[in-house]
Amino acid sequence: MERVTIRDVAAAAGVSYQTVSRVLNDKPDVADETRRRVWQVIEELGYQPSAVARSLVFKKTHTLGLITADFSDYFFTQVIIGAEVEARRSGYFFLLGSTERNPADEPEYLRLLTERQVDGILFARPSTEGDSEHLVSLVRQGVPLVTTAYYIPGEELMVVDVDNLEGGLQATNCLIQAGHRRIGMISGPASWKSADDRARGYRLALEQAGVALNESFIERADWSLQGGYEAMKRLLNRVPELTALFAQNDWIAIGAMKALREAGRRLPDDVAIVGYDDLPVAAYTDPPLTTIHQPMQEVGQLAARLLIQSVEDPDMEREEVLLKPELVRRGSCGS
Amino acid sequence: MERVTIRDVAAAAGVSYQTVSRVLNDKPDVADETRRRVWQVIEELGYQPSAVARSLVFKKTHTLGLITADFSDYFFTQVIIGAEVEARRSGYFFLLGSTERNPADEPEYLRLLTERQVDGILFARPSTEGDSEHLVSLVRQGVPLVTTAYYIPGEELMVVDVDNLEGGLQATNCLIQAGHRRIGMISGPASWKSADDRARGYRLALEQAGVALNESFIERADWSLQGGYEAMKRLLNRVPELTALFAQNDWIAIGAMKALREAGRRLPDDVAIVGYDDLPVAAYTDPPLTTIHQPMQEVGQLAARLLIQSVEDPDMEREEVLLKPELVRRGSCGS
DNA sequence: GTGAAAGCGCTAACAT
DNA sequence: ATGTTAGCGCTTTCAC
Repeated sequence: MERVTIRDVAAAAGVSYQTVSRVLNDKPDVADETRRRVWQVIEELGYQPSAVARSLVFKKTHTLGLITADFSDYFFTQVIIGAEVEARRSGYFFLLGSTERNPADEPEYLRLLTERQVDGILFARPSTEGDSEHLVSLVRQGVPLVTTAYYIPGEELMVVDVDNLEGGLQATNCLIQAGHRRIGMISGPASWKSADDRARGYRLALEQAGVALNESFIERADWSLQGGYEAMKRLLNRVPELTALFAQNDWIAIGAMKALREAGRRLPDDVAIVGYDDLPVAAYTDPPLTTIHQPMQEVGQLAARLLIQSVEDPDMEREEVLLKPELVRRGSCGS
Repeated sequence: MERVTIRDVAAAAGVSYQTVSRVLNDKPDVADETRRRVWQVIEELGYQPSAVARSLVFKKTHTLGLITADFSDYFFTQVIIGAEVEARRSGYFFLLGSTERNPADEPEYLRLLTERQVDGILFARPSTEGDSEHLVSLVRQGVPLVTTAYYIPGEELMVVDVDNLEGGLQATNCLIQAGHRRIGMISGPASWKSADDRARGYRLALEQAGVALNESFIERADWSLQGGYEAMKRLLNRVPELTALFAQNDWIAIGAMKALREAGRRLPDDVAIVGYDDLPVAAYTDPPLTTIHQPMQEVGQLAARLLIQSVEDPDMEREEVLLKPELVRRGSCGS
């Protein structure tokens, strides 16, 4: 099928193709009659302007690159949903780049995206250690870039995130207020900034409550169900006297709950739990999981908005946004 | 930052810009010495060819459109992961179009995607009733298009899916083999093809086992936890004598489990359950959920491969692929 | 082996 | 109010 071009329309309407361009772009200086005729021919021929040709002229593709590492991760899925909605509203599309299988592909991805002339890049993947050289050079080149929950030490990025310190504080406080003192924590992997921040919240809460910190109460897990399950077993083995647990995400919490059940602990009476993320399933565990809610779609939406702003106004000032998490009380925290 | 073009490279290397083009595209008829010098200048200047300009010349963008309706849906998330991996391997990118918020936007999305000259479209959203006129016209125009789990009655699409009839059969048989006869079902919404097919599997299994079908044993829910919870309450109320349940997805199953727990039923002794999808969390419910596993990433991968094939070979024959689901036995089915 | 010219589909400046 | 010309960055004839 041959593509209908602006020239075909012009020929059919008996005008020059610049006139068609004028009509298309709603420029003045076209007779009403001509305008009408041209529109009619456009309809008849089913003409669609080529975004590619336009991009070439304008040096602007209205396309943004999206880098994500883990599509299955609820947080980033929600971020992407929010970002997509905002992009759509402003006439942008996202070009999808998921480095799921091989994080080492990331520099290559960024190269391909810039080659495709994306107007900016949204970096929607978590911040871990030592993996950011390729990003730094992009930022230095002046490519508009916004990250969500991703930081580069010493580099001033535009980043939108949720306050993890605050979340860790709220989660731990909930358990303290329920009367607990022997509160364990299953943290996310070392080198994840969010895990570190949530842990700082935990420590701070204990300190404020005058509860001595006991390092043996702390375990680590990758963010998975399995990880949480195993970490809980280790924890139960080492410090069976725990009466409460702060799990740094809901999957860990649910995995831990299984380990606790298997160990014969009643929830929340023997062991109270607070999770993190407020997954939809958190309301359906037994007992329902008290957890920290994060405005994830809002993160994505704000990030996209900032990105588009900085695309359209290169002189825009750098911004950093830190949204607030919120404790959602359900049964698992005890009373 | 001014973009470095092929002319800049040519000037710096002291050759004409066609020569640079030749080097870039590895064409013959360039002296080795020239070739080397040009590459060196390319490196020095950090030149990147413009994919936009190339697209204009080749009338090919190496970009595919991706239409999805529900990013949070595990099935489609996994499909997208698989599709993305395959696209990457073949040098394609996906342009993301999520009609999450408003399904009525879909025609507009398709228009925008074709305007952007995508080479083909992957339709990764579920099939419901009466929503396909805009797609038909695309297919008729000859736009390469592959769908996952999406059908249009009377239209021959390329579709990759998992056999839902077979899945429904396996799920129900598992319960029958465990000795159950009063087996309820919570189905997905009417007008969803997958829900309908799974229900047919359920009926077929009962029939084969010589168990009379009782329509009052069947409830409907949207695919959610909440929906499953409420449907189960209705079911318990109406037919408390049920001893088993086929939930058409795992969320429904988990919601139903909550309702059953609240009603004081022990699982799986009082009521056995089989779910569908094999969500990661299915292994961590109490009891662990027996469910139907679907090769979702494979669906995406195959779909992308078919799509790219049909982009690169317009004469390719239409294909339809139906993958097999697999029962995963855990505790919830009873023995 | 290399350069000059044309054209992909479009917009923008400058005619008329 | 409409047409002509040039050019976005690239590839592809076709000369030389």
